[in-house]
Amino acid sequence: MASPTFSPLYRQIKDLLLEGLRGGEWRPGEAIPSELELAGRFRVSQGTVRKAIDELAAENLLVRRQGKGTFVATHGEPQVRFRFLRLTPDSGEAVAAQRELLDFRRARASAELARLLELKPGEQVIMLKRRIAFDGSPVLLEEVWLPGNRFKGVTAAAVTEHQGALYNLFETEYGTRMVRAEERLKAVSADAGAAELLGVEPGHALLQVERLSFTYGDTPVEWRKGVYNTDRHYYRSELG
Amino acid sequence: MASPTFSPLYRQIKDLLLEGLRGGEWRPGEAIPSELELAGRFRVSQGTVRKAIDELAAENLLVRRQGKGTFVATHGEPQVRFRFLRLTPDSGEAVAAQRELLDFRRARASAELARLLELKPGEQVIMLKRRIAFDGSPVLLEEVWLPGNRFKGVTAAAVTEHQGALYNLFETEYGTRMVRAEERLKAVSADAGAAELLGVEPGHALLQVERLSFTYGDTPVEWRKGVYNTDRHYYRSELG
DNA sequence: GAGTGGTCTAGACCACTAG
DNA sequence: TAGTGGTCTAGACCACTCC
Repeated sequence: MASPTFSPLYRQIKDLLLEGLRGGEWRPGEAIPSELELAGRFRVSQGTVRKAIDELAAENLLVRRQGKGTFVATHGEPQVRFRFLRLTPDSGEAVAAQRELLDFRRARASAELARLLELKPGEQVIMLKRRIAFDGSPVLLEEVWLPGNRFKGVTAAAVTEHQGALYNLFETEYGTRMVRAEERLKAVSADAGAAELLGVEPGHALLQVERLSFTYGDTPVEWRKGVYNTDRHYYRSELG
Repeated sequence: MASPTFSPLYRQIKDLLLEGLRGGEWRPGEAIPSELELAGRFRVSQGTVRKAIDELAAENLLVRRQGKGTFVATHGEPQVRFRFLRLTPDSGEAVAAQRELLDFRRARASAELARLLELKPGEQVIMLKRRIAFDGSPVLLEEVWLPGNRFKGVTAAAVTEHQGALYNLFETEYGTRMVRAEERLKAVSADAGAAELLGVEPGHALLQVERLSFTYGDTPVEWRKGVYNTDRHYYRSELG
């Protein structure tokens, strides 16, 4: 006997909503239809729709606002921004970041990158390199790799105009919202190039961060690799 | 007008359940009463109890098992163990850890530690220092600080017998379950002592991890500070 | 078969937002 | 006042575990 793989109704509704999100039927920031309307459309009770939306809200894909509606989550809201930027100053308030674009180019995906982004080796990718400073002192150096196909028209100028708020740019211009990411951290020694750009001695201990980001449906759409100077900042991690 | 601070019924039920957990009415691993029984006891519908339990399950305080009951979460289950141990080998399977107790003593809390653990300065604390190896090579060095009051009878022998599985020891012997923790990461250079104990050169880049752990009701009950050798391992972080 | 958690419904009412 | 999400109930039935 094949396993029946029982799937409750609310999960099928959830999948339908996910399809709409993935297909761009409702874009980041927009409201989805009301619970009652969805219930009518899918021929189920409001409670069933609620449970589907509950899960999507728990996964930070939707945001409920009582009295107003349910909205597609966005990287514009401040609470969301800090879920992805884990670097915090040792003391004092968070300061605005100064982002500096050091390089921008198109290239072909290496075997390794193709594997990570689920592309064919040799497919076009976009690479950008940047330096981020807080309060005038450089703290972060990173390379960002994107599938060229999904982000066709990206230019250095567009990135600069958006002041480097990449996730915001991606969702406003491409409807691609980064939903979750996995990071791998190591402690490394600064090489000559990084030391120069971060203003530290070669050999200085730096926090190396590799990040793979996913959009709806666990599709990988961004790879980052960077180093952080943690002399005056620390990386926050919550274990729950 | 003072704000009415409306609190829904299910949240009050949740608080009652939390009290039971905190007070030790049901210990880690035990089953709590069935939903119908709780509904009867609290004079609410089953649905309201369900919603309270839903939230506690989402916070990993309770575990539901269909057909069997709802149980107080424990650090014994393998899935839970990896929520707190974020170090993963670069390649290959996770290997069992060899834990070596290097020091164990009682001391008085410094002002800084007292602040972190919400104690009075000078109150008794327990400090233990240990080294952890994977596959024979030392990888992790850490100090653990505990409030002496809550963990009165802890001895070096007890820790050794438990093979250093501290969170397991705490909950089986003291009914104290670590529910969540906050970590702060930095990259640092190995000093002479750490280098010696980890078998690396002085100045080698190490990942420094400070951890504050909490039990029910966000009560801090453990402070850790350690360094990891990340030459063959990385620290996993999930951004959601 | 009895007991547990899991799903689904229908309906009533509350809290919040906006015009 | 109308429309939205949020709470609560009562009851039916399903899926799973254990005896």
